[in-house]
Amino acid sequence: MGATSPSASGLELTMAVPGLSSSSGSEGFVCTTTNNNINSSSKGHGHGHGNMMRDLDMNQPASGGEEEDFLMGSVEEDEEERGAGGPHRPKKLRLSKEQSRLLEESFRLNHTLSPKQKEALAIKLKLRPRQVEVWFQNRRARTKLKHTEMECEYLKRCFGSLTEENRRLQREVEELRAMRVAPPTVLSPHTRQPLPASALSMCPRCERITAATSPRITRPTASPFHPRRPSPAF
DNA sequence: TTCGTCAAGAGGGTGA
DNA sequence: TCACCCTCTTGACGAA
Repeated sequence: MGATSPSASGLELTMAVPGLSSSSGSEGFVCTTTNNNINSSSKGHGHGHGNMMRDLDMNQPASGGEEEDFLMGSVEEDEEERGAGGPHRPKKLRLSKEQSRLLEESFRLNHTLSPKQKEALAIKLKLRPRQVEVWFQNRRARTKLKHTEMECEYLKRCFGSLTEENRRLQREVEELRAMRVAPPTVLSPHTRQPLPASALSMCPRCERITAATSPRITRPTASPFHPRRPSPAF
């Protein structure tokens, strides 16, 4: 049986993960509703609606085209369904495939509905505006959840690669520290005696330890690693 | 029986 | 204050 509604598999995901824009999660959810006069069917979000849930079998829409029935709800039916057993949830409404398809289509066009759009869609789908509103709310939440999950996966991967790089850099630091503790012995090209550490420097070309030079005082000595080419400046 | 999905309720936040 | 949204939760329902 097709228990999975089309909405479950048709999540529209348009996130650009690598950017990780801070607006993720709420992007696309900008409220564009206008405060037009919306009739009472969508106000209150169920607060104060009392027994708002109805045992409407939307999979078998009203046969006589009596839209008022689902717009206003049928209290009599409500009472019958609920019986005398006190408050309990009525049967769960399952939207028909066609209703889901149309809702998905609307959602693709717009993630939020103006009151007029909501009203029109509700009439078209033979649902109450409140139901359309709830469907869009849940749909936005599902989209955001998927978005967050993808973001989470991306961050996990980032964490993995950063951890790896961190390890590599720490190894490098350790190596450099080891070099600092026991610098290589460099013999003076003149005296053939080991030079003190203070007389050593890093060759900028190959980044190896060489005898330090002081250009102001003495002419740079040739690197033990890179015998200096004759330069016209000297 | 358990688990995932989803419509709907509840409560809080926000902008006009 | 109102209308709307978001988030969390609840409970019905179908599948495994």
